Amino acid sequence: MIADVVFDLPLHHPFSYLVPPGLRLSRGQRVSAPLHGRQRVGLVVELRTGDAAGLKPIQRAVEPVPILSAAALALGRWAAEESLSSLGSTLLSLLPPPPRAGAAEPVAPAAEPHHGAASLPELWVGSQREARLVDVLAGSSDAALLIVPDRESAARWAKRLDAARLDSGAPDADRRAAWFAASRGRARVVVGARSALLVPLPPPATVALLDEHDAAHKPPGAPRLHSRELIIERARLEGSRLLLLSPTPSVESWWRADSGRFLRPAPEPGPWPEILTADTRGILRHHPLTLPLTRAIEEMTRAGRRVALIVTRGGAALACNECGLLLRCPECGIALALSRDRQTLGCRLCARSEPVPDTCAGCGGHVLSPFGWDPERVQASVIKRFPRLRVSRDPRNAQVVVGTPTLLRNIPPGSLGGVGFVQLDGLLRLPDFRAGERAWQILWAAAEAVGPRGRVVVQTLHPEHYAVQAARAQDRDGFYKQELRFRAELGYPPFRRLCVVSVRGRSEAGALALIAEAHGVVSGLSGLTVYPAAPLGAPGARSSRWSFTIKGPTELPRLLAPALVPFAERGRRQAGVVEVEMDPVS
DNA sequence: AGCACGCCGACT
DNA sequence: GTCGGCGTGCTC
Repeated sequence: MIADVVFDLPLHHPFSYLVPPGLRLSRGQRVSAPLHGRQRVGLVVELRTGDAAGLKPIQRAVEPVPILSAAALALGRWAAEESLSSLGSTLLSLLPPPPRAGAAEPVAPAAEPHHGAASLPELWVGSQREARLVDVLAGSSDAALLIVPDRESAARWAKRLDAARLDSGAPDADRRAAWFAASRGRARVVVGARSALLVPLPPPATVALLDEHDAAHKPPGAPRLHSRELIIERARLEGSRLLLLSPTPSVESWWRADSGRFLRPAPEPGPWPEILTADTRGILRHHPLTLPLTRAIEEMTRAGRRVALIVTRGGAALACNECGLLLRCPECGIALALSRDRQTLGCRLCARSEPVPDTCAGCGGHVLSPFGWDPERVQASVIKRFPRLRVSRDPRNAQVVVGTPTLLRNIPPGSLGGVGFVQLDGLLRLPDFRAGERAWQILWAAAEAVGPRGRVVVQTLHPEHYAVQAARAQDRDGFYKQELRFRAELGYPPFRRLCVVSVRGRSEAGALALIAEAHGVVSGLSGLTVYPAAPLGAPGARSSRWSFTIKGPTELPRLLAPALVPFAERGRRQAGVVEVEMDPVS
């Protein structure tokens, strides 16, 4: 008997081994086998008969039973193809860590799902979404899996649901125990981050994704796929009920609901806080607080409530300080990024580059600046203005807390009296087609964090921006309608898909040659838009990192794979490393 | 002669 | 990704 085994390698083919007599193996089982002179852990993806001459034997099974079901293997294969990644690196990043050699543990075989009746995924956006999730899971005897974006959420939700944890924040032995307990139906509800997405569950199962819109569901590295996409495919294949939770869904998910592929129960509009805008034109250069924000701090702290000041670094893009006009790429619609040497403006998508203009094309103003505040400067200014308040960057024990948008993550609703955005334009100026979506999500998170009795103050040059207007009016439909129109006009997701090919070279010349070769490999394919390559980081400064973007239809990975996968696999000589990122989030 | 380094293929 | 083979060229 021959076993085909995949390893955590950037190689798209399995390795064949002799199954020694007496060792009983199944597909989906982890094994230790010799590779490159040492024993490494891999996963059996195929068992077959044939001529085993010359093959090395598998050393041992890591567990006595498969860790993945046949359905989970198929799902992993889909995920690898969808992300243009190797099956091995995808599957092995979706498993709990192996036990120490010799450690005997009671384990049960992976549950094999029946193909149930497919029901549509449900997108839950209302303010009671999390309470309802708790009710649904508590009121059912079915197995359930909750995927959360980070370890902190995993800890909180494991407690709230009295569930076992599969994420890397739990001790290895506990993770493993939870995995096999879930597989045999002993742990009914399990919580984890993305590494839990393949855990086999006895049918019928309910699967849920918390904070569906969160970019933390697609961090760098394997599996190079958003947890949302993987869990949607999982639910479809096994016929599980799928709940996607977010107050501000991704534009992709909203679009799927619009087109009837998701159910989206209409939320009842509830009480909503006051969202004020304060025009910062010419005001913010020396002091970070406008009058409305100063008042909010005074009133809220007097009432014993905390205020958060959200600061985003100015950084990348230029806008006119007089009229607020943002310099955008005329083709791509995203903010042009200021180069490190401040001489040129460049588009991160199409690589267009142009000199920094002297005057504003809108009003003729002469001050075009990226100006922004950092948390340290804001903190110092606020302390000066309010010497008797406790102003800190640490949320514990502060009356005024200064921080970045992450401050609004994982914060209980209504726990703040006020949120002030020192300069929302920092978010709107991100050189990314998702800038508007990010601003929208953060504004909404601020409104939920202050609750109906709180106040949000938005300092901006763009009070008319549709993300601001829609957040103020609690108008989800309004925001997504505008955003989808923009995405459709300029050809962004969900209407087109993007792929970024990047190169890390050892030398400048090597990187340049490699990116040119990669560009040539995909330029011949029809139906795609292949943008020119551009250096990453400071131009001229011995760039050894280059990248280019490809835009294409839904089947983009399948179009790219035949040419790009063999190239990326072999195109990693001394010249450098080729990376392919489908559906980049930033 | 002996060894350090780096290129490059191979890993079953 | 990681390892080792082997060629080149340098040093003790």
